[in-house]
Amino acid sequence: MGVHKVETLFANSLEDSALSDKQKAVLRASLTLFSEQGFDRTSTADIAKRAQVSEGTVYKHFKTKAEIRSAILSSMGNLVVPAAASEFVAEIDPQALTSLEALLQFVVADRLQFASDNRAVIRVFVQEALMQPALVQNTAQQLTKQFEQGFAPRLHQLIQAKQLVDWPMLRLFRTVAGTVLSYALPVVMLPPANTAFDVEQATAEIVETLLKVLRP
Amino acid sequence: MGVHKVETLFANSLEDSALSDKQKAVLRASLTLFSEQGFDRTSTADIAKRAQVSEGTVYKHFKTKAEIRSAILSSMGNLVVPAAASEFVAEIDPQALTSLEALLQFVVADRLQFASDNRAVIRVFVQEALMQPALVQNTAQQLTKQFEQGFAPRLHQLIQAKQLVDWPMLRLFRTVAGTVLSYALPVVMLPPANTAFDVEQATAEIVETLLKVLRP
DNA sequence: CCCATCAGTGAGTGATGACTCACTACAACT
DNA sequence: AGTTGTAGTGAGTCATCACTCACTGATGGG
Repeated sequence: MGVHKVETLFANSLEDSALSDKQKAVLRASLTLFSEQGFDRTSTADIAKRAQVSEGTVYKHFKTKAEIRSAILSSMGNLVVPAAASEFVAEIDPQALTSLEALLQFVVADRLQFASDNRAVIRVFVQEALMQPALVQNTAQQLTKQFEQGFAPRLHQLIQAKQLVDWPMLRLFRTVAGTVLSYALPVVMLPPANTAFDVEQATAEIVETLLKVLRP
Repeated sequence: MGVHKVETLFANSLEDSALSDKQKAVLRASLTLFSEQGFDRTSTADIAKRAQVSEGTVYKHFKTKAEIRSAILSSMGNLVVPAAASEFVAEIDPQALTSLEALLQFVVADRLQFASDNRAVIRVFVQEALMQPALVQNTAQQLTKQFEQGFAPRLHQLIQAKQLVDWPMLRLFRTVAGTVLSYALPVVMLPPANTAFDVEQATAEIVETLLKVLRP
Protein backbone atom coordinates (compact mmCIF):
# COMPACT_ATOMS: atom_id res chain seq x y z
CA MET A 1 0.00 0.00 0.00
CA GLY A 2 3.05 2.26 -0.14
CA VAL A 3 4.18 4.77 2.44
CA HIS A 4 1.34 6.46 4.28
CA LYS A 5 2.99 8.01 7.26
CA VAL A 6 3.32 11.67 6.56
CA GLU A 7 6.11 11.68 9.11
CA THR A 8 7.96 9.23 6.89
CA LEU A 9 7.33 11.12 3.67
CA PHE A 10 8.28 14.24 5.55
CA ALA A 11 11.49 12.69 6.80
CA ASN A 12 12.29 11.41 3.32
CA SER A 13 11.69 14.81 1.82
CA LEU A 14 14.19 16.13 4.35
CA GLU A 15 16.90 13.68 3.39
CA ASP A 16 17.21 15.50 0.10
CA SER A 17 17.21 18.97 1.55
CA ALA A 18 20.69 19.68 2.85
CA LEU A 19 19.81 19.66 6.53
CA SER A 20 22.09 18.36 9.23
CA ASP A 21 21.01 15.67 11.65
CA LYS A 22 20.41 18.22 14.36
CA GLN A 23 18.22 20.34 12.10
CA LYS A 24 16.15 17.30 11.26
CA ALA A 25 15.91 16.53 14.94
CA VAL A 26 14.55 20.04 15.46
CA LEU A 27 11.84 19.49 12.89
CA ARG A 28 10.91 16.09 14.23
CA ALA A 29 10.75 17.37 17.79
CA SER A 30 8.68 20.35 16.70
CA LEU A 31 6.14 18.21 14.90
CA THR A 32 5.74 15.99 17.93
CA LEU A 33 5.41 18.86 20.37
CA PHE A 34 3.09 20.92 18.18
CA SER A 35 0.76 17.97 17.83
CA GLU A 36 0.88 17.20 21.53
CA GLN A 37 0.56 20.68 23.03
CA GLY A 38 -0.19 22.96 20.12
CA PHE A 39 2.05 25.54 18.48
CA ASP A 40 1.50 28.36 20.94
CA ARG A 41 2.06 26.27 24.02
CA THR A 42 5.34 24.92 22.71
CA SER A 43 8.35 27.10 23.56
CA THR A 44 11.52 27.12 21.53
CA ALA A 45 13.26 25.97 24.71
CA ASP A 46 10.97 22.92 24.71
CA ILE A 47 11.92 22.17 21.13
CA ALA A 48 15.63 22.50 21.83
CA LYS A 49 15.36 20.23 24.83
CA ARG A 50 13.36 17.56 23.01
CA ALA A 51 15.72 17.69 20.04
CA GLN A 52 18.73 17.48 22.38
CA VAL A 53 20.12 20.63 20.90
CA SER A 54 20.89 24.13 22.12
CA GLU A 55 18.35 26.85 21.57
CA GLY A 56 20.82 28.64 19.34
CA THR A 57 20.84 25.70 16.99
CA VAL A 58 17.11 25.95 16.54
CA TYR A 59 17.62 29.47 15.25
CA LYS A 60 20.66 28.62 13.13
CA HIS A 61 18.51 27.34 10.33
CA PHE A 62 15.03 28.70 11.08
CA LYS A 63 14.79 32.41 11.50
CA THR A 64 11.59 32.28 13.53
CA LYS A 65 9.46 29.76 15.32
CA ALA A 66 6.74 30.35 12.77
CA GLU A 67 9.20 29.34 10.07
CA ILE A 68 9.46 25.92 11.65
CA ARG A 69 5.72 25.55 11.47
CA SER A 70 5.78 26.75 7.86
CA ALA A 71 8.41 24.18 7.01
CA ILE A 72 6.15 21.48 8.40
CA LEU A 73 2.90 22.75 6.97
CA SER A 74 4.14 23.67 3.53
CA SER A 75 5.84 20.32 3.33
CA MET A 76 2.47 18.92 4.23
CA GLY A 77 0.39 21.13 1.97
CA ASN A 78 2.52 21.53 -1.09
CA LEU A 79 4.57 18.40 -1.07
CA VAL A 80 3.28 15.62 1.03
CA VAL A 81 -0.43 15.85 0.37
CA PRO A 82 -0.07 15.88 -3.41
CA ALA A 83 2.65 13.25 -3.19
CA ALA A 84 0.47 11.04 -1.09
CA ALA A 85 -2.54 11.72 -3.25
CA SER A 86 -0.85 11.06 -6.56
CA GLU A 87 0.95 8.07 -5.21
CA PHE A 88 -2.44 7.02 -4.10
CA VAL A 89 -4.12 7.68 -7.42
CA ALA A 90 -1.31 5.99 -9.32
CA GLU A 91 -1.60 3.03 -7.04
CA ILE A 92 -5.22 2.38 -7.80
CA ASP A 93 -5.38 -1.12 -8.98
CA PRO A 94 -6.38 -1.06 -12.64
CA GLN A 95 -8.82 -3.82 -11.94
CA ALA A 96 -10.44 -1.58 -9.37
CA LEU A 97 -11.79 0.32 -12.32
CA THR A 98 -14.08 -2.46 -13.28
CA SER A 99 -16.30 -2.37 -10.22
CA LEU A 100 -17.60 0.37 -7.98
CA GLU A 101 -17.27 -1.91 -4.99
CA ALA A 102 -13.60 -2.63 -5.60
CA LEU A 103 -12.88 1.06 -6.09
CA LEU A 104 -14.63 2.03 -2.87
CA GLN A 105 -12.97 -0.80 -1.03
CA PHE A 106 -9.58 0.51 -2.01
CA VAL A 107 -10.21 4.21 -1.51
CA VAL A 108 -11.89 3.85 1.84
CA ALA A 109 -9.33 1.47 3.30
CA ASP A 110 -6.56 3.72 2.07
CA ARG A 111 -7.92 6.92 3.56
CA LEU A 112 -8.83 5.28 6.87
CA GLN A 113 -5.32 3.96 7.16
CA PHE A 114 -4.02 7.41 6.32
CA ALA A 115 -6.09 9.04 9.05
CA SER A 116 -5.10 6.44 11.58
CA ASP A 117 -1.39 6.66 10.70
CA ASN A 118 -1.23 10.43 10.72
CA ARG A 119 -3.13 11.58 13.77
CA ALA A 120 -0.31 13.86 14.86
CA VAL A 121 0.11 15.81 11.66
CA ILE A 122 -3.60 16.04 11.05
CA ARG A 123 -4.03 17.62 14.45
CA VAL A 124 -1.36 20.24 13.76
CA PHE A 125 -2.97 20.92 10.45
CA VAL A 126 -6.50 21.32 11.77
CA GLN A 127 -5.31 23.52 14.57
CA GLU A 128 -3.64 25.84 12.12
CA ALA A 129 -6.43 25.62 9.58
CA LEU A 130 -8.81 27.02 12.18
CA MET A 131 -6.84 30.26 12.14
CA GLN A 132 -5.81 30.42 8.50
CA PRO A 133 -8.69 30.04 6.08
CA ALA A 134 -6.21 30.39 3.23
CA LEU A 135 -4.63 27.13 4.28
CA VAL A 136 -7.97 25.36 4.01
CA GLN A 137 -8.62 26.83 0.61
CA ASN A 138 -5.19 25.99 -0.76
CA THR A 139 -5.45 22.41 0.36
CA ALA A 140 -8.98 22.14 -0.94
CA GLN A 141 -7.78 23.37 -4.31
CA GLN A 142 -4.87 20.95 -4.36
CA LEU A 143 -7.18 18.09 -3.53
CA THR A 144 -9.75 19.18 -6.07
CA LYS A 145 -7.14 19.20 -8.79
CA GLN A 146 -5.91 15.75 -7.87
CA PHE A 147 -9.47 14.50 -7.64
CA GLU A 148 -10.45 15.87 -11.00
CA GLN A 149 -7.45 14.43 -12.75
CA GLY A 150 -7.22 11.12 -10.95
CA PHE A 151 -10.78 10.27 -10.11
CA ALA A 152 -13.38 12.13 -12.02
CA PRO A 153 -12.65 10.30 -15.30
CA ARG A 154 -13.02 6.93 -13.64
CA LEU A 155 -16.21 7.99 -11.98
CA HIS A 156 -17.63 9.17 -15.30
CA GLN A 157 -16.89 5.76 -16.73
CA LEU A 158 -18.73 4.12 -13.86
CA ILE A 159 -21.65 6.45 -14.31
CA GLN A 160 -21.85 5.58 -17.98
CA ALA A 161 -21.66 1.90 -17.12
CA LYS A 162 -24.73 2.47 -14.91
CA GLN A 163 -22.78 1.31 -11.88
CA LEU A 164 -22.74 4.71 -10.22
CA VAL A 165 -25.55 7.17 -9.61
CA ASP A 166 -25.38 10.21 -11.89
CA TRP A 167 -24.66 12.96 -9.39
CA PRO A 168 -22.33 15.94 -9.73
CA MET A 169 -18.74 15.14 -8.76
CA LEU A 170 -18.92 17.39 -5.71
CA ARG A 171 -21.84 15.48 -4.35
CA LEU A 172 -20.17 12.14 -4.91
CA PHE A 173 -17.09 13.42 -3.14
CA ARG A 174 -19.15 14.70 -0.23
CA THR A 175 -20.95 11.44 0.22
CA VAL A 176 -17.78 9.39 0.38
CA ALA A 177 -15.85 11.93 2.46
CA GLY A 178 -18.67 12.34 4.96
CA THR A 179 -19.07 8.66 5.59
CA VAL A 180 -15.33 8.10 5.93
CA LEU A 181 -15.12 11.09 8.28
CA SER A 182 -17.75 9.68 10.59
CA TYR A 183 -15.39 6.79 11.29
CA ALA A 184 -12.08 8.65 11.07
CA LEU A 185 -12.95 11.58 13.30
CA PRO A 186 -13.06 9.70 16.60
CA VAL A 187 -9.75 8.09 15.72
CA VAL A 188 -8.09 11.45 15.16
CA MET A 189 -9.70 13.27 18.09
CA LEU A 190 -9.35 10.69 20.82
CA PRO A 191 -6.14 9.27 22.27
CA PRO A 192 -5.17 6.02 20.53
CA ALA A 193 -5.52 4.05 23.73
CA ASN A 194 -9.25 4.70 23.80
CA THR A 195 -9.82 3.69 20.24
CA ALA A 196 -9.25 0.12 19.31
CA PHE A 197 -9.68 0.72 15.62
CA ASP A 198 -10.21 -2.08 13.16
CA VAL A 199 -9.62 -0.66 9.70
CA GLU A 200 -10.93 -3.76 7.97
CA GLN A 201 -14.20 -3.88 9.77
CA ALA A 202 -14.77 -0.17 9.42
CA THR A 203 -14.00 -0.39 5.71
CA ALA A 204 -16.48 -3.19 5.23
CA GLU A 205 -19.20 -1.23 7.00
CA ILE A 206 -18.49 1.98 5.10
CA VAL A 207 -18.41 0.25 1.74
CA GLU A 208 -21.70 -1.47 2.46
CA THR A 209 -23.24 1.86 3.42
CA LEU A 210 -21.83 3.67 0.40
CA LEU A 211 -22.93 1.03 -2.06
CA LYS A 212 -26.50 1.57 -0.93
CA VAL A 213 -26.27 5.28 -1.73
CA LEU A 214 -24.09 5.26 -4.77
CA ARG A 215 -25.77 2.65 -6.88
CA PRO A 216 -28.12 4.19 -9.43
CA MET B 1 -37.49 26.55 15.54
CA GLY B 2 -36.56 28.08 18.88
CA VAL B 3 -33.29 29.69 19.84
CA HIS B 4 -30.28 28.13 18.17
CA LYS B 5 -27.59 30.67 18.66
CA VAL B 6 -25.35 29.39 21.37
CA GLU B 7 -24.32 32.99 21.90
CA THR B 8 -27.95 33.78 22.69
CA LEU B 9 -28.45 30.82 24.99
CA PHE B 10 -25.13 31.74 26.55
CA ALA B 11 -26.17 35.34 27.01
CA ASN B 12 -29.51 34.24 28.45
CA SER B 13 -27.81 31.91 30.87
CA LEU B 14 -25.76 34.90 31.98
CA GLU B 15 -28.75 37.09 32.66
CA ASP B 16 -29.58 34.85 35.59
CA SER B 17 -26.06 34.72 36.97
CA ALA B 18 -25.49 37.97 38.84
CA LEU B 19 -22.97 39.46 36.45
CA SER B 20 -22.70 43.14 35.74
CA ASP B 21 -22.91 44.54 32.23
CA LYS B 22 -19.16 44.92 32.09
CA GLN B 23 -18.58 41.32 33.12
CA LYS B 24 -20.90 40.17 30.40
CA ALA B 25 -19.05 42.38 27.97
CA VAL B 26 -15.84 40.63 29.03
CA LEU B 27 -17.30 37.24 28.25
CA ARG B 28 -18.74 38.35 24.94
CA ALA B 29 -15.46 39.94 23.89
CA SER B 30 -13.54 36.85 24.97
CA LEU B 31 -15.72 34.54 22.93
CA THR B 32 -15.30 36.69 19.85
CA LEU B 33 -11.56 37.02 20.21
CA PHE B 34 -10.96 33.38 21.09
CA SER B 35 -12.84 32.31 18.00
CA GLU B 36 -11.03 34.81 15.80
CA GLN B 37 -7.46 34.41 16.99
CA GLY B 38 -7.48 31.47 19.34
CA PHE B 39 -7.14 31.40 23.11
CA ASP B 40 -3.36 31.61 23.31
CA ARG B 41 -3.04 34.50 20.90
CA THR B 42 -5.60 36.57 22.77
CA SER B 43 -4.11 38.65 25.57
CA THR B 44 -6.08 39.84 28.55
CA ALA B 45 -5.25 43.36 27.36
CA ASP B 46 -6.99 42.55 24.07
CA ILE B 47 -10.03 41.37 25.94
CA ALA B 48 -10.17 44.47 28.12
CA LYS B 49 -9.82 46.71 25.09
CA ARG B 50 -12.52 44.95 23.09
CA ALA B 51 -14.87 44.91 26.07
CA GLN B 52 -14.16 48.63 26.68
CA VAL B 53 -13.11 47.87 30.20
CA SER B 54 -9.93 48.12 32.22
CA GLU B 55 -7.75 45.07 32.59
CA GLY B 56 -8.40 45.07 36.31
CA THR B 57 -12.08 44.60 35.65
CA VAL B 58 -11.38 41.44 33.70
CA TYR B 59 -9.75 40.03 36.83
CA LYS B 60 -12.39 41.31 39.21
CA HIS B 61 -14.67 38.43 38.45
CA PHE B 62 -12.44 35.84 36.77
CA LYS B 63 -9.39 34.80 38.70
CA THR B 64 -7.48 33.65 35.62
CA LYS B 65 -7.69 33.85 31.88
CA ALA B 66 -8.30 30.10 31.77
CA GLU B 67 -11.32 30.66 34.00
CA ILE B 68 -12.86 32.79 31.30
CA ARG B 69 -12.44 30.00 28.83
CA SER B 70 -13.88 27.56 31.33
CA ALA B 71 -16.88 29.79 31.80
CA ILE B 72 -17.48 29.70 28.08
CA LEU B 73 -16.74 26.03 27.52
CA SER B 74 -18.55 24.67 30.54
CA SER B 75 -21.50 26.80 29.67
CA MET B 76 -21.24 25.20 26.27
CA GLY B 77 -20.60 21.66 27.45
CA ASN B 78 -22.71 21.34 30.56
CA LEU B 79 -25.45 23.81 29.95
CA VAL B 80 -25.91 24.92 26.41
CA VAL B 81 -25.38 21.67 24.55
CA PRO B 82 -27.83 19.69 26.64
CA ALA B 83 -30.21 22.65 26.68
CA ALA B 84 -30.04 22.97 22.95
CA ALA B 85 -30.25 19.25 22.49
CA SER B 86 -33.22 18.69 24.78
CA GLU B 87 -34.97 21.74 23.47
CA PHE B 88 -34.31 20.20 20.13
CA VAL B 89 -35.59 16.76 21.08
CA ALA B 90 -38.64 18.22 22.77
CA GLU B 91 -39.34 20.26 19.70
CA ILE B 92 -39.55 17.30 17.38
CA ASP B 93 -42.88 17.55 15.77
CA PRO B 94 -44.97 14.59 16.95
CA GLN B 95 -46.07 14.04 13.40
CA ALA B 96 -42.44 13.71 12.43
CA LEU B 97 -42.60 10.36 14.14
CA THR B 98 -44.78 8.92 11.48
CA SER B 99 -42.31 9.09 8.64
CA LEU B 100 -38.58 8.64 8.35
CA GLU B 101 -38.43 11.36 5.75
CA ALA B 102 -40.12 13.93 7.96
CA LEU B 103 -37.86 13.05 10.85
CA LEU B 104 -34.72 13.39 8.76
CA GLN B 105 -35.99 16.59 7.24
CA PHE B 106 -36.35 18.10 10.66
CA VAL B 107 -33.17 16.81 12.22
CA VAL B 108 -30.93 17.70 9.30
CA ALA B 109 -32.29 21.20 8.81
CA ASP B 110 -32.00 21.83 12.51
CA ARG B 111 -28.39 20.73 12.83
CA LEU B 112 -27.31 22.55 9.68
CA GLN B 113 -28.84 25.72 10.99
CA PHE B 114 -27.09 25.13 14.28
CA ALA B 115 -23.71 24.75 12.61
CA SER B 116 -24.24 27.78 10.46
CA ASP B 117 -25.41 29.93 13.39
CA ASN B 118 -22.63 28.92 15.73
CA ARG B 119 -19.42 29.01 13.76
CA ALA B 120 -17.62 31.06 16.39
CA VAL B 121 -18.33 28.84 19.36
CA ILE B 122 -17.75 25.67 17.41
CA ARG B 123 -14.32 26.91 16.44
CA VAL B 124 -13.38 27.68 20.04
CA PHE B 125 -14.66 24.30 21.02
CA VAL B 126 -12.78 22.35 18.37
CA GLN B 127 -9.61 24.25 19.08
CA GLU B 128 -9.80 23.33 22.73
CA ALA B 129 -10.99 19.80 22.05
CA LEU B 130 -7.79 19.15 20.10
CA MET B 131 -5.84 19.61 23.31
CA GLN B 132 -8.25 18.16 25.83
CA PRO B 133 -9.47 14.70 24.96
CA ALA B 134 -11.55 14.73 28.13
CA LEU B 135 -13.64 17.51 26.67
CA VAL B 136 -14.43 15.41 23.62
CA GLN B 137 -15.37 12.44 25.74
CA ASN B 138 -17.58 14.43 28.07
CA THR B 139 -19.47 15.98 25.23
CA ALA B 140 -19.75 12.66 23.46
CA GLN B 141 -21.26 11.17 26.59
CA GLN B 142 -23.71 14.03 27.00
CA LEU B 143 -24.79 13.68 23.41
CA THR B 144 -25.07 9.91 23.68
CA LYS B 145 -27.33 10.22 26.66
CA GLN B 146 -29.58 12.72 24.93
CA PHE B 147 -29.58 10.60 21.83
CA GLU B 148 -30.50 7.44 23.66
CA GLN B 149 -33.33 9.06 25.53
CA GLY B 150 -34.70 11.27 22.82
CA PHE B 151 -34.02 9.41 19.64
CA ALA B 152 -33.32 5.77 20.05
CA PRO B 153 -36.92 4.90 21.01
CA ARG B 154 -38.29 6.65 17.96
CA LEU B 155 -35.77 4.95 15.75
CA HIS B 156 -36.70 1.57 17.17
CA GLN B 157 -40.29 2.28 16.29
CA LEU B 158 -39.32 3.13 12.74
CA ILE B 159 -37.25 -0.02 12.50
CA GLN B 160 -40.18 -2.08 13.64
CA ALA B 161 -42.42 -0.32 11.13
CA LYS B 162 -39.93 -1.44 8.45
CA GLN B 163 -39.27 2.16 7.53
CA LEU B 164 -35.69 2.16 8.77
CA VAL B 165 -32.90 -0.33 8.19
CA ASP B 166 -32.13 -2.47 11.21
CA TRP B 167 -28.66 -1.27 12.10
CA PRO B 168 -27.14 -0.63 15.54
CA MET B 169 -27.87 2.86 16.86
CA LEU B 170 -24.22 3.88 16.62
CA ARG B 171 -24.15 3.11 12.95
CA LEU B 172 -27.35 5.01 12.27
CA PHE B 173 -25.91 7.97 14.14
CA ARG B 174 -22.68 7.79 12.18
CA THR B 175 -24.44 7.73 8.87
CA VAL B 176 -26.51 10.79 9.57
CA ALA B 177 -23.71 12.69 11.31
CA GLY B 178 -21.22 11.97 8.55
CA THR B 179 -23.47 13.17 5.79
CA VAL B 180 -24.45 16.32 7.65
CA LEU B 181 -20.79 16.97 8.45
CA SER B 182 -19.80 16.85 4.81
CA TYR B 183 -22.00 19.88 4.26
CA ALA B 184 -21.46 21.64 7.57
CA LEU B 185 -17.68 21.43 7.68
CA PRO B 186 -16.96 23.92 4.89
CA VAL B 187 -19.40 26.34 6.46
CA VAL B 188 -17.62 26.21 9.80
CA MET B 189 -14.07 26.22 8.46
CA LEU B 190 -14.31 28.90 5.81
CA PRO B 191 -15.13 32.58 6.32
CA PRO B 192 -18.85 33.23 5.84
CA ALA B 193 -18.19 35.51 2.87
CA ASN B 194 -16.89 32.58 0.85
CA THR B 195 -19.79 30.34 1.61
CA ALA B 196 -23.15 31.28 0.29
CA PHE B 197 -24.95 28.56 2.18
CA ASP B 198 -28.49 27.54 1.35
CA VAL B 199 -29.76 25.46 4.24
CA GLU B 200 -32.89 24.40 2.41
CA GLN B 201 -31.14 23.08 -0.63
CA ALA B 202 -28.48 21.33 1.39
CA THR B 203 -31.18 19.75 3.54
CA ALA B 204 -33.02 18.45 0.52
CA GLU B 205 -29.87 16.90 -0.89
CA ILE B 206 -28.86 15.32 2.41
CA VAL B 207 -32.30 13.89 3.05
CA GLU B 208 -32.42 12.40 -0.42
CA THR B 209 -29.01 10.82 0.14
CA LEU B 210 -29.89 9.53 3.57
CA LEU B 211 -33.18 8.03 2.49
CA LYS B 212 -31.31 5.87 0.00
CA VAL B 213 -29.12 4.46 2.74
CA LEU B 214 -31.53 4.27 5.59
CA ARG B 215 -34.47 2.53 3.96
CA PRO B 216 -34.44 -1.21 4.64
C1' DC C 1 -23.99 63.69 56.33
C1' DC C 2 -20.95 60.01 56.93
C1' DC C 3 -19.45 55.69 56.36
C1' DA C 4 -19.24 51.07 54.19
C1' DT C 5 -19.33 48.50 50.26
C1' DC C 6 -18.13 47.35 45.90
C1' DA C 7 -17.51 47.63 40.81
C1' DG C 8 -14.07 49.57 38.35
C1' DT C 9 -9.34 51.47 37.26
C1' DG C 10 -4.61 51.39 35.33
C1' DA C 11 0.10 51.70 36.56
C1' DG C 12 3.17 48.30 38.15
C1' DT C 13 5.56 43.50 38.63
C1' DG C 14 7.68 39.21 37.88
C1' DA C 15 7.97 35.51 34.73
C1' DT C 16 8.23 33.75 30.43
C1' DG C 17 9.62 33.19 25.95
C1' DA C 18 11.25 34.47 21.26
C1' DC C 19 15.26 35.77 19.47
C1' DT C 20 20.60 37.43 19.41
C1' DC C 21 25.41 37.27 19.61
C1' DA C 22 30.05 36.55 21.00
C1' DC C 23 32.33 32.55 21.22
C1' DT C 24 34.01 27.43 20.47
C1' DA C 25 35.09 23.16 17.87
C1' DC C 26 36.17 21.29 14.07
C1' DA C 27 36.75 20.35 9.26
C1' DA C 28 38.48 21.56 4.68
C1' DC C 29 41.37 23.85 1.87
C1' DT C 30 46.01 26.41 0.85
C1' DA D 1 50.61 25.52 10.11
C1' DG D 2 47.56 28.87 9.18
C1' DT D 3 43.20 30.53 7.41
C1' DT D 4 38.59 30.40 6.50
C1' DG D 5 34.01 28.66 6.82
C1' DT D 6 30.41 26.44 9.12
C1' DA D 7 27.49 23.98 12.77
C1' DG D 8 26.67 24.47 17.28
C1' DT D 9 26.41 26.69 21.95
C1' DG D 10 24.10 28.99 25.86
C1' DA D 11 24.08 33.09 28.51
C1' DG D 12 21.87 37.34 27.82
C1' DT D 13 18.27 40.83 26.04
C1' DC D 14 13.99 42.83 25.40
C1' DA D 15 9.11 42.67 24.75
C1' DT D 16 5.03 40.80 26.11
C1' DC D 17 1.74 39.09 29.07
C1' DA D 18 -0.86 37.25 33.01
C1' DC D 19 -1.87 38.88 37.12
C1' DT D 20 -1.86 42.42 41.45
C1' DC D 21 -2.88 46.24 44.25
C1' DA D 22 -3.54 50.78 46.01
C1' DC D 23 -6.76 53.89 44.78
C1' DT D 24 -11.39 56.19 43.01
C1' DG D 25 -16.13 57.25 42.66
C1' DA D 26 -20.71 56.01 43.08
C1' DT D 27 -24.55 54.02 45.77
C1' DG D 28 -27.24 53.24 49.66
C1' DG D 29 -28.21 52.53 54.65
C1' DG D 30 -28.13 54.52 59.18
